[in-house]
Amino acid sequence: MAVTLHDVARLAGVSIKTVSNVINDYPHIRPATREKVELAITELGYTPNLTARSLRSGRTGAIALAVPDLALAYFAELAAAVIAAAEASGLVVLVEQTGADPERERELLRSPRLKMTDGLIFSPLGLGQEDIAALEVPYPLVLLGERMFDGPSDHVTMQNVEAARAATEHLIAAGRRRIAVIGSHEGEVIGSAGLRLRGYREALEAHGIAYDESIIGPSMAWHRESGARAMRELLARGVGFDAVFALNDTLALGAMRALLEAGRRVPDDVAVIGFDNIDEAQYTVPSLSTVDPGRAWIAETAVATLLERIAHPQSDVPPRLLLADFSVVARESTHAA
Amino acid sequence: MAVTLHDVARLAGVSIKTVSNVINDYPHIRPATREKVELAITELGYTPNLTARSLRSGRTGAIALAVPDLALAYFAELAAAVIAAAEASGLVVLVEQTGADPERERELLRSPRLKMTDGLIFSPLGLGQEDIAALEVPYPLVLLGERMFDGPSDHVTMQNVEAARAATEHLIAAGRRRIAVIGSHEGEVIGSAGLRLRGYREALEAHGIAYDESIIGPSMAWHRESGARAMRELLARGVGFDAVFALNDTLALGAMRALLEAGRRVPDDVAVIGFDNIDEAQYTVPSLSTVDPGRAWIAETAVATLLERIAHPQSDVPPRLLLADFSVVARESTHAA
DNA sequence: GCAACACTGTACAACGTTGTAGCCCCTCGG
DNA sequence: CCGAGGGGCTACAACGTTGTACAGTGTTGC
Repeated sequence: MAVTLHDVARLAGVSIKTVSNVINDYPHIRPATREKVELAITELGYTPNLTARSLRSGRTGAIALAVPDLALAYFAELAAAVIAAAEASGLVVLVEQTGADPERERELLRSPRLKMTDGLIFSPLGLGQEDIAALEVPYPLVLLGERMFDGPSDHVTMQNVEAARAATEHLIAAGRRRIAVIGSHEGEVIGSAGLRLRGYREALEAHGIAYDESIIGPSMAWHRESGARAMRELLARGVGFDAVFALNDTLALGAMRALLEAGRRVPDDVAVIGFDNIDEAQYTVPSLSTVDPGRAWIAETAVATLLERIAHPQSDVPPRLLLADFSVVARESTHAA
Repeated sequence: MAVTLHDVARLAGVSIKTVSNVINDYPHIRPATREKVELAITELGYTPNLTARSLRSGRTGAIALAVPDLALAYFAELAAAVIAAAEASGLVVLVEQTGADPERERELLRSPRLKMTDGLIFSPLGLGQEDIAALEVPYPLVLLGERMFDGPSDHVTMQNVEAARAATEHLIAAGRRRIAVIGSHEGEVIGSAGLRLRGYREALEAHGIAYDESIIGPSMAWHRESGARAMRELLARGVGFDAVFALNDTLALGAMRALLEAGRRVPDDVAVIGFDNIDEAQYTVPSLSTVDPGRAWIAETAVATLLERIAHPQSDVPPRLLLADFSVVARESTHAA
């Protein structure tokens, strides 16, 4: 079963190094020899043992991708894009789920399981500024999705503040003034929730609209279900609002559902905008306005950046912050009434 | 940077094998020695090189999962479940996307990249009965999601025919007689589309309803977009129908969208049922009736079965067919008018 | 007091591959 | 005719780990 270079070499009547050379396209081999070897390879059905090759070369040809949960549409689509980009570079991707648990995220960074990969693309949810030390890891690391300052690693991220501000301004431009928020994390500053809320507040401020805590709907989880729940709580408070900025699309879909159940029309009574531009946002009824944070670009850039760090491990290029372009995608859920 | 057993052994003043023994919990080590070694390990920050361990032991601790596309909700949720199940067994998962391209699926099976894993969980879309020979691979393989007969590998699958039949009967029980189909693959017999269509026809037959090709809407792709397109085509034909069986949930969501655009009410004018029970089915408006094919059980069983084959490679247990229980999930989209 | 036996540790080989050094032979310039 | 140079190939070591064989040291049983 396990056909090795030795077997091929014996059959072809050459040394194993010659077989290795044929496989690796070493130029100085006589055509006759090459043919002999290739014949033996196909006859035995030899395929190289990648584990041995990795041990010898120090490279595995695999990268790890750690996301909170693949069942979340945003991360599923991100993972799909990363895997596709990696495959284009001849890499395979090992996917880990952290469940957005800070403890598991820290553990992951130290995990020896990463020894099987050449580097890590990591989309943390629970880590904060205080975990920067944990990011000092002895392998190439590219962070996604949250902005951390002065971290030791490259960072490919969306412009959370600016994009959230643009989303909010899109609602303001549509004539809305009482803009509720769904999905805030109280006290958070540098996470996606904190940054997007900041963009929201900047937009309000720029247009002279007072920030009103009573229409901020907190929700730690960013599931459809929690979006619906947060919206029901908001409705139960009896406070008025004519628009909703959901901090991601999934929350927005849940919130829309709760609004419709409560008899509020979207967008007539309440305009809704999300964040992420996941595929399904364009197929809901009404279709969901959102911000496209540049996911495809993020995936490609993350893989390219990681590859560069893998290729030049000792390079003293300082950590880079790479920002994706974003765009507001206007759909039915924010159409003028 | 690269701390090895040698470094630890030198610092602790023992042989490398002793260090190895400490790490692998070999029982006969004096407490004093163990302590010395553990001290050296933490001082140097040693972590084992999994590549070397794999080469030596022949086991990698990784499995591969191949799905058509992670951006498809069903496969994202399946992958999430497989990764979680694998993690519970101490395995990591390498995810590949085949794009449902038969050529790439065949290629994947022969790919040396799988040499980095102990086995493969494979959810093929494009492969047919004629590809059975390609499934004779020299590593443990568990197939998901399609029923193939007399294949050489274990197969964990949903009861496509029976579940589709139950879905159709659910519509019939709600008083519907003109039941359209969205997502058929013409001429297909053993793929998910073919099997589900067969279940549909069996249900019709059992209730004395004639099969009418004019309300069968083909669609190779199973995206929301293609579901909407197929539904629009069906509507354009001008044929009457009072229900739709979409061959998966994503198609159903797209079809619902197209129905609503066309002014047909769901479920009043047209009842809709899907297949898969993806998370979002319960959050759409109206919420989508569907069939839960037992995804969680499939993921756990696939991992457990693969692990068993990995543990006993030469076992002559014949290929097994493991069938998940299914259930019809009745929601608003099929409520009695 | 001596064999038998567990306990504790070591040395060496091996997993399958690739890098390095070097050998042989041929060609070519001088 | 000889040395230099390079094409074509081989032998060997090494990547970091674990299995096997074995060598000491006590300890036990008789």
